[in-house]
Amino acid sequence: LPATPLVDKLESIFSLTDEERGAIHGLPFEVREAKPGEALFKEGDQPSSCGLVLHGIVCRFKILDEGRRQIMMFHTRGDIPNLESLHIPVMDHNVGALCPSIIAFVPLSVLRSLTTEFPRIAAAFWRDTLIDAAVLRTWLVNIGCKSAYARIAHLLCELIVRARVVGLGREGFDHLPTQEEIGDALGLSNVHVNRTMRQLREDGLIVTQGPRLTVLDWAKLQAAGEFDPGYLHLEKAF
Amino acid sequence: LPATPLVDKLESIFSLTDEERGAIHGLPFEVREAKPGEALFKEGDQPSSCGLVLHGIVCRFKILDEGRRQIMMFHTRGDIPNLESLHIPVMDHNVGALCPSIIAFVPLSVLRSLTTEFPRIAAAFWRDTLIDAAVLRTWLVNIGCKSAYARIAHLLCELIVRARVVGLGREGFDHLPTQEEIGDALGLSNVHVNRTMRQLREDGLIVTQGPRLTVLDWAKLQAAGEFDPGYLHLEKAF
DNA sequence: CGCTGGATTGACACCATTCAATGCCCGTGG
DNA sequence: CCACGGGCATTGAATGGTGTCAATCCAGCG
Repeated sequence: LPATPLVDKLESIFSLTDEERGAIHGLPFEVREAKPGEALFKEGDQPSSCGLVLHGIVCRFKILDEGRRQIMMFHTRGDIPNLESLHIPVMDHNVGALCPSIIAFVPLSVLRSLTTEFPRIAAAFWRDTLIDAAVLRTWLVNIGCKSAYARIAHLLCELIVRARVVGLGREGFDHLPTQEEIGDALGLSNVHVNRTMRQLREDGLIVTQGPRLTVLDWAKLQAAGEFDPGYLHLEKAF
Repeated sequence: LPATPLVDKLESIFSLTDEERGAIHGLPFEVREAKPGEALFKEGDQPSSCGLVLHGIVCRFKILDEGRRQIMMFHTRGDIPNLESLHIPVMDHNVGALCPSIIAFVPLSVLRSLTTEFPRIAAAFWRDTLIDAAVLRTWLVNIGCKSAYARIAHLLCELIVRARVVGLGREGFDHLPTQEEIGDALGLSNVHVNRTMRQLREDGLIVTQGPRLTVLDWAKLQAAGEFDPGYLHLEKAF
């Protein structure tokens, strides 16, 4: 069933009643595949649906006049990148796939009736957007105050913890964004990302093999990034 | 009545019914004055109330190990900085006053019943937190991709537009944060903020007299900061 | 009147960017 | 099967935007 990742995510916060679970599984999904680089929503769009990520990696980003790109968040299985469209009609940024991904689209109207009929689901959605904001604040601290070394370490920590939460690997990550994408997320040049990741490898914190990342020393990586998972507001420890 | 700024803010989005307006004005506020630098909520706190800014300027920030501070948002009249506490029990950042400010505190429990009883108010609150997130994304772009000159121009534009919205001045701003605070918000040193603001003055974009800011050339300032007010999702143009 | 916090300015160091070239892996087509 | 091409990773050298340190200035205020 397409809605399973969403149900899993909600169940990680509170137990759904049979009625709630049934309502979610009954949502009319239109499942689509997205190619790398493909845009799901563009700045200025007035979406008529929300996209639920079933597989792959999707990100939100803006493009500036001079062509510079800022990635503002990565989304994986179970996330609804444009959930905000429920209350904000026009997109102020872009949403795109980074690798081949599968997305399930649900009409806004249907999602709206779901939230009015099931207040606990509405609350969970609201909470989810609040956690997105908490992540944004943390990214702001990351970019605003930390060295390249710490920024990258922090991002890697976040990616790994969030992958753990949805059950994709424990001490690693299989879909590491490219170094250029990491740079665009952290306000660094791809060149400097490369140099700094080499440093992380030489220091024995991580190993990389293409898009596969393995953490060798979690404690050191966490310390290097001043990573405290509190901002993710997880129910269980990961 | 203490709730007036909140009612004004909501009325700028949609028309309140008499019942809704009455319910808001009937909220049990505890009004308190906050001195500059005073903390309203601290990281790790589990607030039992939300703070509504009646007067002054309040900001959210985090402090890193090495003592560096990142300011993540400025709040003025009508804002509820920790509205997220409705659904996220523990604070992941600090909230503090920058200048002498007046805050009205409302118990979380009361605010929760207000939202369950009046779904349109709940929706407006949710929407408000979503706009906060949009502002955060814009700050991320600002810090991640732009020069010091553009960053400062952008921040000044935002401060002025938001001041206009709540009816505090049109082409200026009376409570400009200190250069150190601006630096902490933009990921710049106070020294460099100073140099860059001098440049803005020499270019004829702004004038400053202490905490008073006057814009001389709005078009140029907006262009310099690549400022597009769309992300504020205002109902009317400002 | 001296104190204090903020604004201002100069000199110097450095982290990160830019530009450019090279290497590597892999899918595609001849 | 091999040659080619494209995307990504890697590396070097030179430039420059910002940070750091430190001194000075200024206005408000007790």
